[in-house]
Amino acid sequence: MPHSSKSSRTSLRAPNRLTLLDFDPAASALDLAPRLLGGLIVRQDAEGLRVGRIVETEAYLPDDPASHSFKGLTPRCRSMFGRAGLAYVYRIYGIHHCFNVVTGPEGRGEAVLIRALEPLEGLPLMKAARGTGKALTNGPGRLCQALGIDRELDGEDLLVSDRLFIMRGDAPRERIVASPRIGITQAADLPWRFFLEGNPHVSRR
DNA sequence: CCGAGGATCATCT
DNA sequence: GATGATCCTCGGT
Repeated sequence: MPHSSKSSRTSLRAPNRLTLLDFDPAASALDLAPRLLGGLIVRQDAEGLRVGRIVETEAYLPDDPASHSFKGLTPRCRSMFGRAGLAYVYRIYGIHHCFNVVTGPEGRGEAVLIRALEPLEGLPLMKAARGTGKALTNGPGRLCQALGIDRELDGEDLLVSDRLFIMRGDAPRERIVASPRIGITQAADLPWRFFLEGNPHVSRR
């Protein structure tokens, strides 16, 4: 019998892996944030495989009062000043975690916050992690809980890691829209949030 | 549907 | 000692 029609298997082959070299490594987070939309976050651990399609992102830049890198390198945001392609994971409000993709030249302090995913694979695992009846991945804290992402993955190299990485997805059919970022008080007017218009998994509609 | 308040802690003042 | 790139629950409409 030929290959089954399980698209999940063929779509995970290495050539589809997103290498950020698909982008200019020196590219600003402002370029990467919209381009990550439609990409696939892949999480593999002892529990199994979980995949989500990126539907909402935010850009954080060095000269940006809302960015953790604004006041320079501190122990918490060390990863944010690392090479493009590292994960920056931090704890927020003492309870939740947020997951960023570092970009730009090393040492600059740019990153893209992943704010919402469309669950594609590993739905039972996500539900088990989140609790029954709860929204799964429509928010930065929720998606980290659903995918089992915490500070243990801070600094993970997404370009080589087998447990957390990003794959190219199909080009989004939805229109890409920009809006002000969510939950910040500084530079709250800048339209540096990007999402897929009409997608039901975006955090606020 | 909407807003208020609480949870909880690493980080910075 | 205060704050926050959040989420959940509860109460009012």
